Formats: sequence, C-alpha cells, structure tokens
Amino acid sequence: MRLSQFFMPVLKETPSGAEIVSHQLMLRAGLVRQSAAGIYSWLPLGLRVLQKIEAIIREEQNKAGAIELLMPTIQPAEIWRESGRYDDYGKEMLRITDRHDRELLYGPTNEELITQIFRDSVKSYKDCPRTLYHIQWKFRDEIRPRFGVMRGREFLMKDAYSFDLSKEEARKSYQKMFISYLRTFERLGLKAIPMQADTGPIGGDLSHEFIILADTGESEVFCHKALLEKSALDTTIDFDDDLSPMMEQWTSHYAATEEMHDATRFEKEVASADQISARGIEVGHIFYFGEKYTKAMKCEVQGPDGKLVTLHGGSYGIGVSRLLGAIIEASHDEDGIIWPNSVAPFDVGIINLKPGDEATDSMCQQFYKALQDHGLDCLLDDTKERPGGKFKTMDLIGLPTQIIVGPKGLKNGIVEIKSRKTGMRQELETKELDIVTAITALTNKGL
RNA sequence: CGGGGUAUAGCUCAGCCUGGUAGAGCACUGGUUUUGGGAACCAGGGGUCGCGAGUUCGAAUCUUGCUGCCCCGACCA
Repeated sequence: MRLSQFFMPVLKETPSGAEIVSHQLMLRAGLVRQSAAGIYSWLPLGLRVLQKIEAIIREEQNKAGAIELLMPTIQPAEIWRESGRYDDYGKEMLRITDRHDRELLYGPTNEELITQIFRDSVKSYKDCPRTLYHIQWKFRDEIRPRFGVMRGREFLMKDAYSFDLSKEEARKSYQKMFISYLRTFERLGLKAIPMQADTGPIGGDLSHEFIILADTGESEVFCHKALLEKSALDTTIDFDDDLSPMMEQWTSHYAATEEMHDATRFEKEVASADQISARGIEVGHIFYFGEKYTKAMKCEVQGPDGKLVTLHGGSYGIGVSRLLGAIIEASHDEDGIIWPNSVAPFDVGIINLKPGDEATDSMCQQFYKALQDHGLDCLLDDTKERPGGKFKTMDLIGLPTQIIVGPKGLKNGIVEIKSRKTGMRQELETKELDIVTAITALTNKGL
C-alpha cells in the first residue's frame, strides 16, 4: 500500500478524553474513531489488525476441533425468556422492538441461540461432542463505557460453545479450549496467564480467566513467576490426546485475580522471590456451566440405551476488539505502538525520504515489489511530508520493521533498516543481491 | 445510576468572571526558501461558539431547560 493513496488519518496531538495510552494511541495512529460512547468505527489500519487477530484465533480454534458458524447480532427475546435470562440480564441488554412490535435484542452473548440451534438439529449421542464458535459483534449497554475499545459497548468477540454427553466429556472439551487459548494468545505476542475464576453457583475448577499483565490493567492479579516463562507453542500438540498433564502444568502454580486471591495461600505456596503481583487485563474467559441452559431449553439427545440425556455445556470467550487495546497496553513506548509481528497491520514500512528523486523512488519501488513478492505486506510512505514527520508517523503506527531510503544513503550504496522494537538500525548495501532475503530473515526474527 | 467536570475551526485550547463585529497553535490550500527525527516566512480557506427558551438595543459570554462527551465510584468480555 502506498501511503499517498491510503486512508490513515494520524493525529499529532493526543485527543482530549482519551485517558489510557492504548486509547490515545489508537486514535492518534488512525486505528479507530469514536462514534458514540463505547462505539467505534474501525479505520483501515485498525481493521487490518482486527482481521489479523481474528485469523490467528480462527486457526487455533479450528486446530482444537472447534467448528465455525455465524449467528446474527439480533436475537428474538423469546429464547431468552426460555432460559430465564430475559429478565435477569437487566439494562445491560439492548432491547429493540421491530415494526410488528416483536421483541428483539442486540445479543450480548449467544448461549441461548446456539443451544436452540443445537437442540433443534442434534438428536443422537452420535453427533456429540461438538464445539461451535463464531466471531461476531456483541452489544452490552455498559453503565459506563471507558478506556476506548477495552471497555466498549459494542465489541467483537469470539465465543465458542461446547456440547457434551457428560461432565467428564465436557472436561475434555474444556481442556481443548484451555490449550487453544494459551496458543492463541502466545501467537498474538502476549503472555496470557490462566487464572482460576469464580464459577458461581456451579462450582468446581472449570473456569479460568486469561489475564495479561499491564500497568493500566483493570484488576490486581497475583501469580507465580514461573507462569510467565512457560510456552504452549513449543510442543507438538495433538488435541485428541489426553490434555490433562498439560493442563496440570499450567494450573499447578498459584494464579488468582483479586476476587479469588487468598493472601495466606499465596504466601505459603509461592516463595517471595517468585511472587508476582501486578495489574492485569482479562482477554479471555472460559467456563463449564453444565446443564444451566440445556436443561431450561431442553437440549437433549438420545443415548445408546435410548434414554434422553441432557447435554453439558461450556462457553469460551475471547474479546477480539479488546485485544487491540490490550496488546497496545502491553507493547508501546513514548513514540507509539510496537506491534508484535503476528498482528502488525503491515510487516514493513518503507520510508521514501525524497519522493521525486529518481534513484530513491526506484529503489523504494524495488523493495516494495520484492518484499510483496516474498509475502511481506508493505506500507510505502511516498508522501511529500518532511523526513522528520515520516519518522514520527512510522514510529507511531508501530510497524515492526522500517526501511529508510534516501539520496544520501544511496549515494554510498546503502539503505537503512530499523527495528521498531529495539530501535536498532543497521545499514545494508543495496548491491547485495539477496538483500530482500536478508530483510525477510530479519523480519521473521523480529530483528 | 450517584458525584464532579466539560461542550468555541479537522485536532489541542484561549476568550466567558466584567455582554459590544470569532481568536491562537497545529492541520489544510497556494507560493518562496528549506530537506535524514514533527522546518521558516508570505498569502488564504474553514465556525449557526452542543441544542432550545429567556433577559437585553445587543449573548460564545448572564439565567434556565435539555442533550452529548469525559472523569471518580458501584458494575462488567
């Protein structure tokens, strides 16, 4: 993409009203614009990141055996009456009436809808278990939206729902999602720590919040240092295997949000050198809820013995739009955003320091084409902006790698390549035939 | 939903107290000089001062009602 033909309105100054750094940077870098309190338009640069995050989530969900579908944003009130939640949900639910006076609502979540779909279509134990997911916009009419997309009213969420024949089977479905989440967040460049969450009236150990550490996090969290050093990617996982041992590795260390925190246990179980207490942002939440909806909504199948079995359900959410804010909170500096390679809106930014200069233009064009041919997405700054402004803008939008091409360097046969993350610059000789390969390698390593 | 703020150009804000022809910086347009980390100068364009009612010869400014947005709290993916 050539910047001169793109739509990327950046702001030099911090807009008033944006309190936390991720919100400020999202506005300044031209990722989003606010339409109303807690409701945002996604500008091209922001949309690209959103789509990259979605793609990673989708891959990992599919790998774990979940199946994608798409449910609507608008739902009939009827099924919510059936589950008993229509009245319970309160004012957070946006209720709508259509021209025929039929009661509708903008879905805040989809347990009812998926349960209806599943029970109407599945009648035999042979079609279980299944985990279905979709990535769809939700609306919760929060009393007080804030922190930009971190607590918006409209938000994009990946929500998955599992249907199993028994609690023990449901535990397996839960474990698949648990591991899938670890992998997903890690691929997004985040250290997400699973923390035991309150399961409410159902009880048990099958509810976890996935928390990333950030100074501006909404709640206080406590955990063992070892959890920050673990990886779920460096093993080859077969989701059909018994995942219990891996679950065990991840859940044996102390990790709790402030609601679940037990100071005495923390002191006793974790050596003080290993104790981490920090602030955290919740980016995912998974839980098993048993027969809560399936019973109320008669979601049953016939077992091998011909008897009806009420299915066991679980649901698994990732706040997709919130993740942009969370990633920025966890990865930025005073100059702007620092995107992890996996979600950056472009892989490489090429700065043409002097558009109109023949040698510079031609070198930029060569890089642009060659890198694109190597599967790297490029943003070429070919605008007439002054060099200083270009550097600032490129740092602000946080592309992982910058290639700086100007007449001065070219005179000596060099271009400069800079890592956004480390700030490290390195000069490369343009006569090297494999310069693109070199850049590709550097980019993959995150320079 | 309680408490507190705020609303003036695309953005950041001044002007309001003490009523008298709408301002600055940045951004934008044209020009000259610049040109490797947010340049300088010249000339321009851009506003129903959130909306309504009132007071007044006259309201961005005073009074009043409403609305939006923001912050703190309670609530939450």
